[in-house]
Amino acid sequence: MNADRLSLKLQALGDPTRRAMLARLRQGEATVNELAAPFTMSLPAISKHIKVLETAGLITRSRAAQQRPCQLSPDGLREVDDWMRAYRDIWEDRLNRLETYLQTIKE
Amino acid sequence: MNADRLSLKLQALGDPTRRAMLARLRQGEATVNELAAPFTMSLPAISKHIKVLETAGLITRSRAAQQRPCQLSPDGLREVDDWMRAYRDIWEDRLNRLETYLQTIKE
DNA sequence: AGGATAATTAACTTATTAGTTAAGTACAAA
DNA sequence: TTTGTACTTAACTAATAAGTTAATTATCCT
Repeated sequence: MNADRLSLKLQALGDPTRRAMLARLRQGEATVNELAAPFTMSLPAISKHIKVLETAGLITRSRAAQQRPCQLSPDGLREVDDWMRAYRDIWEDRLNRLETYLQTIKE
Repeated sequence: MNADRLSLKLQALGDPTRRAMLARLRQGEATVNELAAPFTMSLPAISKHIKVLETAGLITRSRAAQQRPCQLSPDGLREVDDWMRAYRDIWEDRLNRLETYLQTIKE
């Protein structure tokens, strides 16, 4: 509904097919057919997933003859990572507190 | 569809209302009414959002009188963070390569 | 016991998402 | 210029998600 950029990204990442595509792209750029290969679903379905990733800014596309190769957007996950930072700090804080506590009862 | 745990988490995080709830919980536990306060939507809608967060393992709940306070699940985002690590490495690799390149042309 | 407060469940509506097949576009190659 | 390859768009269906109001459950307080 409120399609802010961060929500778009997280929603895009919430689908295992799309995450598998990103994983494939970690090894380098790939055409639509290459991305489609591991899946049983139709090519239009693949095409839509790719569009979701592109709209979310997670991948970019180029053009080579009749192919439309996809590549990871280098800073595509940066926004997600930034958002997570605050929570990562919390885990670390809790871990630190736990360590301190364990140290205390040990003494 | 394939509701694996990581997808559940990312889908849950893809909603700004739910992220706002998590942000509130960073300041400490909160009751349903407290979580609902900033929003105009109905309490049942809030209740559903909370259930999504709970099912995803992002929050836990306790019981205090007739309240059902929510708290952040300490390692709730750990799985997401682990998933992101591989991609974070890619950014860093690219940044490193860029730095190396800049260094090269500078010399 | 009876009423107030906190929250959930039920039943429903509407919008969005994920998939399908069939048709269309863009380019390459013969 | 026709044929094939690579993909996208259109039109549709079915499932899921996000919200609503009304009813229900659980606990506290008098």
